[in-house]
Amino acid sequence: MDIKQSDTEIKQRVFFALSDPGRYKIISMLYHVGHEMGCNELNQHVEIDKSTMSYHLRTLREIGITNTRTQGRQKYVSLNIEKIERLLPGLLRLL
Amino acid sequence: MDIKQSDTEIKQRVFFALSDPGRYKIISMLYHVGHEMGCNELNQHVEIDKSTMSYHLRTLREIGITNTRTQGRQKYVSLNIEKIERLLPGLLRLL
DNA sequence: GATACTGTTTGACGATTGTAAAACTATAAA
DNA sequence: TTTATAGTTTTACAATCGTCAAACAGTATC
Repeated sequence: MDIKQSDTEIKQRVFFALSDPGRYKIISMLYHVGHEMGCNELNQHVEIDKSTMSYHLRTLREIGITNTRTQGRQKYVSLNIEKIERLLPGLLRLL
Repeated sequence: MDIKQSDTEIKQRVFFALSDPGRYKIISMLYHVGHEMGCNELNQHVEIDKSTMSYHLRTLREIGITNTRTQGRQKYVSLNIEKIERLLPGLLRLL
């Protein structure tokens, strides 16, 4: 039940993701460490409330620029670098 | 009476500018035509209400990524490409 | 002068946003 | 089973956002 999205629409959503300080930090952090991070590990670096963090991570997931892996009661988030690079090559280097 | 802004803050504002369909079109249009455009000329390509257009152009001006020149009763808008390129090199090519 | 044109500002409106407390789900440990 | 931990969802709230009609300001033309 997905509504088809043009590349431009997705680009705009990526820019939207990067327009909030919290999300910018999350994305930047994930990119620069270069591997997945646990949510609490993220929380140590990006100090926002855990429910706010969850809210932002859901936004990023819905845009489709993060992947989530569950192991036990921990969740690990990583950037979908391929997708971002395909859509906006070179963008991540600018953060 | 300006509050000092970090590069990161300005980047986030540029991304915010690009997150709205109308502003995205304005910026993209200005970049691709490669020269300044009159507001009504812009309006022909980006069909939004004139007051909405004015609202968006003010936003872009406040972020500092456009220049405005007045001649008679016409206003001409152009992209501050140097500033954008200095802050986010290569971004404009991606639009 | 009056009129037409270009763009801004104001005001109102519904919609969306980011935040955080609280309740909740699911898993792990005791 | 009970307790602790990790993260989500719900709910509520203030703040901001994008839109448009209306009134406005400045300039050009008649």
